[in-house]
Amino acid sequence: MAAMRPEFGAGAGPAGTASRLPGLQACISTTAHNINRPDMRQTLVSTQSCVQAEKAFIEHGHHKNKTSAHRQREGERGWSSLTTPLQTVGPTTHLKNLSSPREAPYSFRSPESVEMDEIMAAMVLTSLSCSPTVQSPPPMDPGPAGSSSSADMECCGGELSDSGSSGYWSWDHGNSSPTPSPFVTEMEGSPDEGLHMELEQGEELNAKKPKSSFRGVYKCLWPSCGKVLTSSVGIKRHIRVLHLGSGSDQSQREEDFYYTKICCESVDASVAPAPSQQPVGQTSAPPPLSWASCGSPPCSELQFLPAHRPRSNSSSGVGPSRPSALSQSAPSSFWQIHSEHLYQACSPVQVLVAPRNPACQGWVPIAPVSGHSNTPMVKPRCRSVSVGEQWLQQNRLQPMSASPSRTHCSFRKGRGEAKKCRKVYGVERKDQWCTACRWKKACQRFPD
DNA sequence: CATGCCGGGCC
DNA sequence: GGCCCGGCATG
Ligand SMILES: [Zn+2]
Repeated sequence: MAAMRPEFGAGAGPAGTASRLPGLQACISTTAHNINRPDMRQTLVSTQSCVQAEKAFIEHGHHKNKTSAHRQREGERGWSSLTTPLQTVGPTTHLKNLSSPREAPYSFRSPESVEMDEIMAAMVLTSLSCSPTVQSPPPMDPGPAGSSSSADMECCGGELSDSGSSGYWSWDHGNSSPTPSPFVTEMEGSPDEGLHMELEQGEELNAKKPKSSFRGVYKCLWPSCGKVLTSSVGIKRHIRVLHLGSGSDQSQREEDFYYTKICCESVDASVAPAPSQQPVGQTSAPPPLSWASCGSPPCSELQFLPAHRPRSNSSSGVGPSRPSALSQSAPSSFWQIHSEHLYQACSPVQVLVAPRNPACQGWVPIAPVSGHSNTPMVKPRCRSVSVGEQWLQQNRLQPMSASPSRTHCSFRKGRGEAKKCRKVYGVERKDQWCTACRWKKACQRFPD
């Protein structure tokens, strides 16, 4: 009889939950009032599941109130839950919603054009980052692709969190939040066209359009630069010139990573006139959510089979992670827009940088750092946040390998080497196993 | 096949 | 929430 230990009793609490929630809601609300049409949901469907997935997260996230634990989990592994909730998307859908009369408040010009613009830009970015081939379908995992969307996140997010840190299978990362933002990409009528246009014309398009009135501003995410410009073209140029340093075509793509579009309700207005560089903090209102599921890769694939375990993605889907991390370091808003493309990284990383970001928990590569996160024992699976930047840099050095190779991220860690209760005590002494083991959950006693 | 554990189901 | 177990991933 070995003595049973109190196994980790101390769990982490639901810590950051509160903060993330608010963010979420804000986000939603924005969207919501912009759009409220149930009918438009199908539009995007074909476009890509990414978006939907995101939305689904959001919506369902805030709709239901599950226990905090649950919620957290969802964030991390959202997909699972996602499955069902997908339908929720309907009403929200929209991002773009084209023109709702309500938007008008600040925009004098037709919001539609403006929005389109943004949307297109987003799409473009997405596609660019998604893969070199852009529209091409997912290079990587075809099959599991379904999960691909989730797969992205999976890299880090999927299981990562469970590291159990806190204690039970219900991880607690206080912050996981689901979903990046709902608005983002999509096109209304013909995605193809939009895409092409953007691709080909690229900034030109944007340039032509009046940038002044749109409700968003572009903020440079470069570490020490917080420049905010009202046009995407401008910001790109800024990035290219000042940060990337002129370069090849490639640099163009990278630019996307370094700037984010901020479109907040309040922000827009104020920003337009005086773009001061805020840390985007406010921006977070809309965005926050996390990585989400949408991987970009799947963009084309779209259907995701949510159903089945995320894990699968991880393992099988290895491929999808694309560039791993994105820069979370960047402000949250960044995510909303770019989530699709870059992020795919999935990173559930929370990062120290942005505590508010619900993104997820971070796993710090090292361990038990715990400082912010509540997780005492985190397994090093992925990297942490700022990696995004690193990644970017690296990436740009390379010829962009196009494909996203996913490099990295961790998939499931296989089985750690640590022996778990089962091995230690044997099936015969099952009663000595930790509760988790008994329940076939992640072992708490020997976390790895 | 053994192990680890996610996702669900039942109470 | 506690408890179990199907089923899958990994080794
Ligand atoms: Zn155990």
